[in-house]
Amino acid sequence: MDYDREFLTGTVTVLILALLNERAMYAYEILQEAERRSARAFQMKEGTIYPALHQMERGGLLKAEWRQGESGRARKYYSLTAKGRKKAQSKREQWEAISAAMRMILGDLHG
Amino acid sequence: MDYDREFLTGTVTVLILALLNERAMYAYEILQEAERRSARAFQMKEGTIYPALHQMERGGLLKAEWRQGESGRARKYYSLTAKGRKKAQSKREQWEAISAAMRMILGDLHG
DNA sequence: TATCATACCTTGTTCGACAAGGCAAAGGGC
DNA sequence: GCCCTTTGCCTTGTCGAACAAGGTATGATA
Repeated sequence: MDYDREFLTGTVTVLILALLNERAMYAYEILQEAERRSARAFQMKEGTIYPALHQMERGGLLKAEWRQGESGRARKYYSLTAKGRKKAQSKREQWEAISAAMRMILGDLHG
Repeated sequence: MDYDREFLTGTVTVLILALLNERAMYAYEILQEAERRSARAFQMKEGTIYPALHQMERGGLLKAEWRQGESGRARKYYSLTAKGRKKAQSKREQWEAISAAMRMILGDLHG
């Protein structure tokens, strides 16, 4: 299914926070993990995720760390700060509230 | 709860189409009905809904009709065209797909 | 009579997702 | 060895949706 771009607005930040809340990941990994878990519904673009990560880092939600794996090149791993964990919780609650409100309007006809 | 603006992006069009799919309404009525049904989660602004309605009308999704009620001033009622009904269905499906994908990422921990 | 809610509208700003590029290293095929 | 793809990092500029902040006018209410 192709999605109207407007639907993806707002999901990116929640997605990043939710994934990093589980473990540290690097940008490219986040892209792939989101795509995999959502059964390809989410296909974030690099032009979306890199600026988003930088902005969140500047905002003190994330901290970045370069790690040199045994093989392959160094990767920049992001993890949540304490502030980031709070934000993850808050964003999650917001999403769930919006989602519940939408169901009230749309009716719960299709599950 | 206050919502980050980004979360509301994309919901406006779905909301309007879903409400008008039930019956013809005028703009101000849509604002109030969405607020009422969502338990005040949605509080669309006039600067959001009027341009949205005009654009959807130009796009052939809606048709407008002035109706003079028995009391009070004339109101501009909007209703869906055939094209609008199709769009309503499509947008609804998109929303549900996104919503399902989000649950896959967030985990279904909170229902 | 004054004020509030209703009811229509517009202009300009802000901000997030994206398109379209660029750079460099690692690995596989030939 | 050489090329091409994938990985993995990044930036700049554009587009579009929601909103803030204004405007106008009518009807109801105190």
